[in-house]
Amino acid sequence: MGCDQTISNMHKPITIKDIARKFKCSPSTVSRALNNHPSINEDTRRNLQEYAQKAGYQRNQVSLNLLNKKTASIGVIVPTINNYYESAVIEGIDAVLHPLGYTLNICVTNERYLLESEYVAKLLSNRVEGIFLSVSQETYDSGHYQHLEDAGKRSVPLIFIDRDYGGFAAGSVTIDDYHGAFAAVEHLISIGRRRIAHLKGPNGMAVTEQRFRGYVTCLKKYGIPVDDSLIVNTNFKVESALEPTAHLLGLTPPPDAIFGVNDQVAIGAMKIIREKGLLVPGDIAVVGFDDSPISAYISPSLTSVARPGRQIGEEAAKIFLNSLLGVADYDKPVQIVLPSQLVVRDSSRRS
Amino acid sequence: MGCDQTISNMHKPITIKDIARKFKCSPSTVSRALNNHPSINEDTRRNLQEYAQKAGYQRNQVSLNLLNKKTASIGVIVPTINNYYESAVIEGIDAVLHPLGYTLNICVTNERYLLESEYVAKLLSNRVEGIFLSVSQETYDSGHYQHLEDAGKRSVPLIFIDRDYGGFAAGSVTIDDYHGAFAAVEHLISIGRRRIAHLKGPNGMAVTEQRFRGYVTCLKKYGIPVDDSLIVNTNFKVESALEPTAHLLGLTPPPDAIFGVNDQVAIGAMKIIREKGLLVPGDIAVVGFDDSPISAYISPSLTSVARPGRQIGEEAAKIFLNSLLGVADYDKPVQIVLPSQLVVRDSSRRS
DNA sequence: ATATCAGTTGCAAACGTTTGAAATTTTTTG
DNA sequence: CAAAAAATTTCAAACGTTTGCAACTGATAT
Repeated sequence: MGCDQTISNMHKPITIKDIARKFKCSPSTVSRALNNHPSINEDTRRNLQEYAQKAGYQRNQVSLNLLNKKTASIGVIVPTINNYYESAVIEGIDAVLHPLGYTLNICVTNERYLLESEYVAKLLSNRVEGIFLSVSQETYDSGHYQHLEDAGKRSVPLIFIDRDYGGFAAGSVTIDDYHGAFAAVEHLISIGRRRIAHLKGPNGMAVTEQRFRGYVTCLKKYGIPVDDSLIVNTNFKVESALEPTAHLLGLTPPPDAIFGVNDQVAIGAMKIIREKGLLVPGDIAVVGFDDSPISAYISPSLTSVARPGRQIGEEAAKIFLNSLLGVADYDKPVQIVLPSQLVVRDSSRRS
Repeated sequence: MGCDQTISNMHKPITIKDIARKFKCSPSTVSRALNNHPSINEDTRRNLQEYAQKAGYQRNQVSLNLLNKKTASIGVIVPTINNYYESAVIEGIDAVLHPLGYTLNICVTNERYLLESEYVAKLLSNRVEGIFLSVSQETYDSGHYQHLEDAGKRSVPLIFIDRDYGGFAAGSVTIDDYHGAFAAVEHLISIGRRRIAHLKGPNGMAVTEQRFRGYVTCLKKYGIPVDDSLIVNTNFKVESALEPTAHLLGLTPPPDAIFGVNDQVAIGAMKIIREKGLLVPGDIAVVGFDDSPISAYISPSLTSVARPGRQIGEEAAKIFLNSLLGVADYDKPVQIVLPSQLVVRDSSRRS
């Protein structure tokens, strides 16, 4: 009536020792047989391999990691994965590192700083060989770097994405947010707009501030006064653009263009503009940032600044590899800045 | 002139033995001191803890994993992460398992079957305690399950997402694609459409076929003949809808509604419809699937079938936990089907 | 018969940590 | 001051695998 077996999940995985016992030989022999070591007798090897296969033996990588003091795994900490850019970065890292046998350990912080800190500790404790860190959107003050010091001490290569920080990082890869934003605003000016609003990201973040700087600098260059009432904060999410945009449209006069910190908020803005009975780009031109795939397909199609997420991942991975080879000079971390590219679409055609 | 140190990345992490040597005590003492074991002298403990902290000691989790025969990590294999639904599933899994100390090991296959197989082996070898598998879109025939057998033998709980398979899985969580599709088509019929096209997914996939079945069954129920020329394949990506949609619009008569296998293809279809000078929903109503956040913000806003990704992840995680407790009955894997929900928006308003 | 050699196999240590039991030191008690 | 009790520390084994070296076997050459 009772079951004739211990419950299924108690099955311990079969080990090399188990096999050795079965065959009355030493674990070394089994190990060598399974690894096709030349000094093992042909018959012995075949028998052992056959049995191992049949018994479902699976090498315990954990013990090997301990023995070899390396894990062939690297940590990737990102604020979110539900997002074209972030996943492109991951894809880029993987494209370079996977062929070399590395496994990615992806950690999603959902923008929470505490989790970021926790993950760094966990990854280090798990002896990853490198950490890629796309920092959370919570403000980073000096204290926030504290938890990264261990990585520094251990000399685990630490590569920043979207933020350069020389402290103890092996390097950083960012895109030229500044010039991208500048180009976006310059484009709006070139089609005759003068009252250009900005849906800014959360204050304090690197990308936010760089894009903001591009916006401000461009306005100044063309002699357009920077109007604080045209600058409002969002949190990158589409919903966060709704209220701020409504506010902007209520101004007198309203803006004739909106530059969003990313495509999401730009799309949110366009919805509000439509609902107020205004036209894009006729009444208000809109530009986003990221060039997410969807932006080419919505109506009107969205002008946006493309950032090469995949390439960023690839470059970051290369920095990691170089740092492994000792090529990196720790006094001067590698800092790569990739160009961004304005893609003009209908949302900002000259009307 | 040469550097007075070996290159930075050669710094070996400090171990408990190092500390023991330094303090002329045994490793056991250090271990217990760091773990606040009560039998350790107050002074000893403080000294050791202080030193460990200062020296940047970090417990080697790899050795612990070996010792304890458990890793507190679980594998999650998904075809893609650049996608609202998938990342919601991951979020759901994490929401349940993170508080219990589990770490997620996210593997992205980019829809390649070979990678899926490779990742399963790697995860098992790394002794994850469970595997969540959202199968790739490549067709699964019986042979394709071969690589999962090891998981079965080892009794590592294997939970399928978006596809139920009883073989050796602990369970599966899917959504009711069939009824979701049925509701979508029924809705289109209710607003007077009769010539309803379907942008189908890749043949052979579970979600594809379930939605297709809902489409066909609903048409039949209302006495509408199923017209094969109105059924075309896509690969879930927005671009893959363009040519098929153009083809549909070239038919005489063209369809008066399009049901897309997901939001991406629905959005792609809307773009082509616009470009032909036709109106949504006036000339052609459009319905998608997934209810991705963006669908509420585009113009016209997209009617879509919502599937609770986060909840799916949560349920899957619960199955895993139950299976750990031996609650699960392996003869009859848990199969959970969550309901989907039609969300009507402008793209299918009665004209 | 003995030395040499190649072909096989086994021994033991190592990776870093924890932990029950034993051993040592210190404190308390009669 | 001796004995018992308490406090503190050490020993040794364990987790699963690999690997240099030693050891054994059988065969060949001298």
